[in-house]
Amino acid sequence: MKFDIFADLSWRGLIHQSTDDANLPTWLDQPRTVYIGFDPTADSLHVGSLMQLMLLRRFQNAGHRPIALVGGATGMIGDPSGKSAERNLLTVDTLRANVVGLESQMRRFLDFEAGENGALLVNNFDWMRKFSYLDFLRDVGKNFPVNVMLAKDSVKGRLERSDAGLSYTEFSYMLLQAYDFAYLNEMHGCELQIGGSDQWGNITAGIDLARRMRRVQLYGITSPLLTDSEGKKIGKTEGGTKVWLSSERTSPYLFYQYWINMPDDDAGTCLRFLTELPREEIEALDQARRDEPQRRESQRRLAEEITRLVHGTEGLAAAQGATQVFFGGEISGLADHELIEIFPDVPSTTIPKTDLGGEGLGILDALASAGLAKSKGEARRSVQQGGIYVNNRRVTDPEKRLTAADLASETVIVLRSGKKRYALLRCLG
RNA sequence: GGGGGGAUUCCCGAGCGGUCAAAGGGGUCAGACUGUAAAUCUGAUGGCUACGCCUUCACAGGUUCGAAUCCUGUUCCCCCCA
Repeated sequence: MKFDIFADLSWRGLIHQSTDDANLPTWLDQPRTVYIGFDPTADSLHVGSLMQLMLLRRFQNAGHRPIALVGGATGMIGDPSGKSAERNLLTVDTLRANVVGLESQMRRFLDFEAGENGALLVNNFDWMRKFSYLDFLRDVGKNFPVNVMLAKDSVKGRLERSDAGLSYTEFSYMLLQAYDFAYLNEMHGCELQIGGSDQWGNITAGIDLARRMRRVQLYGITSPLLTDSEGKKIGKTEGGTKVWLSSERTSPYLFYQYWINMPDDDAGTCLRFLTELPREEIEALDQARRDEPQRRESQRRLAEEITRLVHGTEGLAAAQGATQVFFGGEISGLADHELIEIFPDVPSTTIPKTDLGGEGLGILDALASAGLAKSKGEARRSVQQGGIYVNNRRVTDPEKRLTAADLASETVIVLRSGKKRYALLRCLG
């Protein structure tokens, strides 16, 4: 195989630890089968999973066969790694629905039809459900020395805390994940498991188990956690809401904006971890970021690459189109459908058309009913402080009344509070 | 079981009979600056039919012209002793 994936991952900084630094590069000269597990805690993946998805994609592009494992069974238990407290268990129905949601998103990243190295999607519920408790204890549990289990960071950390316990259920989690690896090795010849750095214990548990059960040598690689320059996990907006991959939960526009707003210090890491741009280009961007940070070339490329991958060319185009309007000048002379396409995730409120007749609708009432202000008092303050815009034109008079003259299109008035918060007012009837 | 302390507006935390919609900080929102950044600075931050009115200081009563502040009971929290 011509492409040295190990070297590529190394310079990108994607390798935190591996079970065999010396031999893995040559071992990967042959096509291998590699797996990463995903937790079905929601019906969509979020930005936090991007790095893992990209890792699988990178391996596939390098000629290896990726397996995405959805943890329908393990999700029922809950991984204690990195969790400070016992997890709430998800119901079977929720899990099933979540698994379906994740599958469709995986297809954006992996090619399932590629023949030899076509991606595989598996759900560990399919094989775990058949196990009886006794069988599991005899076949799998027997291979786990408790003293080794106790030494794992995930377990040790929890036992040392006086305020959070660890149930037998969660304690058993690593057996399940370990068995997954052994099972995938048996059924699909999978030999390499990748995970975040917090997965090291679970991965090595799988390697040990496979050695005992099947006398084979498997490998593991962990990636660093994707954190920002302050050490917080990447994937949440300033407001603390997660950035999801599904357009229902996070619109392409907001998704695109999330990357556009990435701080300089984190842009380089994200480019390396989350895009497939070649080394020369990323290094050129590093340089550009130092020389002309105000151009934000890195953020633009980052947003472009990731948005295109997650939402497709159309999604990217929509996001960029919306960006132009959002950060452009006055809004007028547009058609209804254009506005509504541009502002897909902007909340819209419908008011009767008659409100605009006569004296018109008070701006304060409009803001409050559109949800841009919690109360009319708050709306008044915003106006007085110069933070309110109608069709992107500042309004300073709290007594202003909206009339038909303020329509940006046939039926829509665009309200804005501050720099970025928009709301549409649709006047129908 | 005995003793003590506490519950204040989004959060922390002052206030201990009127001058209290309640200090200060955090957060949040807005403005300026800027790179749709960071930092910084400024203003705002219970509601309303808005120079006035209404509802807030755990809950329910009471004392008083007047209570977040005093009294009684209830609930919850914390600490100390057993």
